[in-house]
Parts: sequence; C-alpha cells; structure tokens
Amino acid sequence: MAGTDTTAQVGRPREFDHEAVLDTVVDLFWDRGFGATSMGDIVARTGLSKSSLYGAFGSKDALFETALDRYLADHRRTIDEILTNGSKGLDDIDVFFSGVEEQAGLTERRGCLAVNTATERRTTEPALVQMSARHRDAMRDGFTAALTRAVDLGVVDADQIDDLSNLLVTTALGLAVMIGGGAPTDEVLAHLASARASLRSGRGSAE
Amino acid sequence: MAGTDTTAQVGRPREFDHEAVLDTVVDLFWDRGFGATSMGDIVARTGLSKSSLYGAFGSKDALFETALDRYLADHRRTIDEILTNGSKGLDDIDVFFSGVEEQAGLTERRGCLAVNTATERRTTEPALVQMSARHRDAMRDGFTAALTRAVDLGVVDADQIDDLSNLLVTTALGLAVMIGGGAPTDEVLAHLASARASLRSGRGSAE
DNA sequence: GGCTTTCCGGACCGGTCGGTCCACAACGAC
DNA sequence: GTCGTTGTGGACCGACCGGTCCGGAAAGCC
Repeated sequence: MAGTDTTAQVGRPREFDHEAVLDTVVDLFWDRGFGATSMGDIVARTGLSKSSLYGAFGSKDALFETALDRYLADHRRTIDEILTNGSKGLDDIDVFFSGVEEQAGLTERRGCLAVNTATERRTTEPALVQMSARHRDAMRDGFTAALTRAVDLGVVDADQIDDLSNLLVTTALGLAVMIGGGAPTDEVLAHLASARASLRSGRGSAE
Repeated sequence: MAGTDTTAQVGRPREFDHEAVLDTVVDLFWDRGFGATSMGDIVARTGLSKSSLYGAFGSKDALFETALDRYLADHRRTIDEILTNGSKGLDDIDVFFSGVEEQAGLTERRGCLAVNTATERRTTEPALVQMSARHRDAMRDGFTAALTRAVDLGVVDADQIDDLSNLLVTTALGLAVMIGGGAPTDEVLAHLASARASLRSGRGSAE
C-alpha cells in the first residue's frame, strides 16, 4: 500500500537483521523439528527478546511458516539454477542430487526441513500441505525441464519424461526422509548411486 | 527369567487388553504424530487411567517405542507374506505397492507411522533411528527376494537386483512421505504409476 | 529541547504437559 | 474369612509452554 520499501522510518529503528534472524530460525527448526523447538530456544539462539520476536512475526506458527517459506524459496532458487536453467540434461540432474550427497555426508544429517516437518504438522497446519505440494511441483517442473534437454541430446525418450520426472521427485523425497531420519551416510550414498544408475540404464538410445 | 508366560498371576488381574490398547495407541500416534499426542489424549481414547498406562508402559517415550515396535512388526509380517514368500516376481512387488495405493485412497491419509515420526524424533530418540534402519533392511531384503524370483522368470537381469532393491526402498519412503504429508490422492497415484512403469521398462528381456 | 513513534528486555500469565502418589478395589493363596 | 499383591482412578505436582504487557530506551521530526 504505502511505500514498498521506504517504510516511513519513524520511531526507534529495529536493532536486528530480519533476514539473519530468519536464517537462524530455519536452522533451529531444521535441527529439532517444530514441536521440539520452543520459543525459549529461539530467544536463546537469536539473542532477541520475546516481544521483538512476537512483534516481528506474530506467533510461533506464523514464524515457522515464514521460516519455511524462506527455506523453500532458497531451495527453489537452486532448482531453477541447476535444473530449469541448466544446459546438460541428465548431468544437471546429477548436479542437483550432489546436493543430497553433500547432506548425506555431514555429521549432522538433517535432510530437508519441508520433508521433516510436513508429516509432523500435517494435521494442524493446512498451509503447510499447500506449500509442500507447490514445492513438489517446482521440483517436478525442474526435472521435466532437464529431461527435455536430455531428449534433445538423444539420451532419453520423449514419452518417458513424465514418468521419470515423477520418479525423480519420489526419489528425492525418499532420500530426504532417509537422511532426515538419521540413516548412515553410506546407506544413503548407496541408494543415491542406485537411483543414478537406473536413471541412466534402460533408455532407448545407447549411453 | 521366571516363567515366560505363566506370569505367576498373583494380585488383582489387569482389566484391559494390552494388545488392544497398544493398537489404539498406534492409531493415535499415527494420526497426530508424537508431539501432538498428549498422554491426556491417550487416556481419553483408551479409557484407561494414567496410572494404568504408566504402570504398564513406563513413560510416553517407552509407550511410543512399544507402539512403534508393534506397528513395525505388523508391517514386517506383510513384507514377509508378500515379498519374501511370494511366488510371482515383479507382480509381488505390485501387490506390495497396492498397499500404498490403498493408503493413498483413504480420506484420512496417514502414510507410514515410522516415516512420519522418524524425522520428528530423530534427535531425541536414537533407538528410533535403529528401528527405522532395521525396517529399511527388511524392506530391501523383501524386494531382493522378489527380484531374485523375477530373475528366475527372466524378467530382470541379475546384476540389477541390488540397484532396483535400493530404488524400490527409496520409492516406498518417498511415496510414504507424500501420503503422510497430505498430498492429493491422484498425485500419489500418478507417482506410484510412474514407479511401476519404470520398474517394468528398460529391462534386458522382452516384457 | 520536547514530542511521537517504535522497539526492546523481562516480568508475568493461564494452561497444559509428562509424571507421581495414594487410597481403595479386586483378585489368588491359604 | 484374612492376608499379600497388584491394578485402578483421580487428585495432585513442578516445569515449561506459547503468549501478553508494560516501563523504559532510542530514534525522527519540529
């Protein structure tokens, strides 16, 4: 309505960086989940006071939703960079999954914030269901784009695009839940390797 | 130590059915997750008093672990029946996934209790990580058994067994998290169909 | 300088949480 | 019957939860 980013600026200015705090909050929820993270934890980690937190974000639910939104936007940016705007077809998909590989290798394996919390809060927060659905769509679109390039390169049959896109989405979710559930690194890597192998195998054209 | 199932039977006998209560508890945790299910909820639904509950199961954590154990044992029985002791190769895998199909069609889609809670309680309950891992192993073994029969039938190449088993585990987890996260029925079914299609396609021998 | 507006720290709130305790009820053994 | 043992209901507990509120601090505007 009124100025989009002039923000009138009257009264005492905010002392904290809105985005940085949100990053910290994402981190916290990502580590422990929604239920196991208390507002007290958030106060402690961000260094802010409750009133600042509630003044800026409204409620724990709203804060979580804002944080998740930020997380998903980041993730979607990655999808666009690698899958949508890539140039190498199947190799782009490999690059995308190397992000998963990285997650699997960390000592603190957290998986995906959206996956971890989607099941936990499904019943209480219908907005989350929508956000997850939109995110799956984004992933699927990304895979479809990369596979379309692969078709142009003659590595994939055109009529397999839809099935493969779906399968890749399912695979990404499966790997995420494995990592988020604490599966050992080599088990995750083995599953990832199998997924990559079966993506390359059984195509119409030669390798 | 002393009698394994004679149980001495002295004092007032327990008035409730241990297994039936556990089933109810599984149901409750499955519906709402661990954090969102309070002991009060459990008292209300089972009709038992807190003291009976705590007397029989110890704590909320222990109760959950017992319930999950029961859930997983049930699931493992299904795996054994269909996958390990089946006779039809790939068709057995189809039958197994028709259980997923059923879950997807229910109005109240809950997915898999283990998947839903694995991410939620990973940090607080290391036993859960072990249970999930063992369950993934059981699934993988089941798929491997079914695929081995498929090799005998000439429908699958022997050197693909491991990769396909891994991929099927990942797929099952991915579908479970989709359902548990509230994805619409047709989206789940589409992903399931794609998984089935790619299992059948690109094999060495003709269909 | 005053004045207004906003932000901040921390005390505070009612409610709910997981868990305990105890008086009493219901059985087997004798 | 009495006794020993165990199960049961419900009152109760301290801790912690998400959330509110208020007095003071820090800025822009005049």
